[in-house]
Amino acid sequence: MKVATFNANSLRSRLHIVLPWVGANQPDILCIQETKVQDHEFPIDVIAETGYQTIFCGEKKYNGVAILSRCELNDIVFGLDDEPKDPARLICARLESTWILNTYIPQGRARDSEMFAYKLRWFERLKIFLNRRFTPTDRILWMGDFNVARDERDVYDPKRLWGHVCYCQEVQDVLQDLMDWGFIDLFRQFCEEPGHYTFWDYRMPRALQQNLGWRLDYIMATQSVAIKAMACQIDTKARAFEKPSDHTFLVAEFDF
DNA sequence: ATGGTCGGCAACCGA
Repeated sequence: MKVATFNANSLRSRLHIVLPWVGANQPDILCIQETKVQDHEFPIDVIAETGYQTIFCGEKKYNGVAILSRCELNDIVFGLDDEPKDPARLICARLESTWILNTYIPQGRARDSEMFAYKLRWFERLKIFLNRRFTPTDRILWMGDFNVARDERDVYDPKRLWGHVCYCQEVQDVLQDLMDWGFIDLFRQFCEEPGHYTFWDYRMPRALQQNLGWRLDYIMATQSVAIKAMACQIDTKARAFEKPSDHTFLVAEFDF
């Protein structure tokens, strides 16, 4: 079993990346965030040609999540509970006995903004979502763009960037609270080193070449799945495109 | 803490 996550920043404008990548890497599951496409315009057909079926939940201009799968997905849920207005940040589905949870967590804009309060609340409501459906002994893979750097190893300049909406105490605390529920950060299980990133801001010239990045994307696993993990890696090669996304693929492999 | 540059989509918003 191989799973991956990728923030596309518009799926339709990154099909030249996504389609060859799934063809070459053959993941069982690919979770995508920021599809930026309404459901009636979703490119189902070109994806189906690669042998993948897709579930998706999008809206105009912003957000949007999708899961590509080679096997049948069941028990599909779109969005957090009690928020029919904003469903395009979460998809959850079951693949046999394993739950796949794909989230695009709010970025937060500025720490004194309403969007930052919304971000913190979003994590709390995700915990309610989990408690309603699951227990920590269930097999769950929670992945996506979390917009949180967990510690100083996860940003290129920890001193200068401390206080950013993606790298401050409040967001680290709410993510840690969810991890305490029962999730293991698979990338960190295999790599303790600083400087391994999944996002390089393309407003910053040559950010990738200088490795001025952030680790904002995660594959989290409950214990029963984490013990089956054989590898978790960031595919930095996938950034070598003429029109890259500013995120890259994060991949995990399991012996089931 | 910012700026920068993208994508969507037609004037800015969000990242």
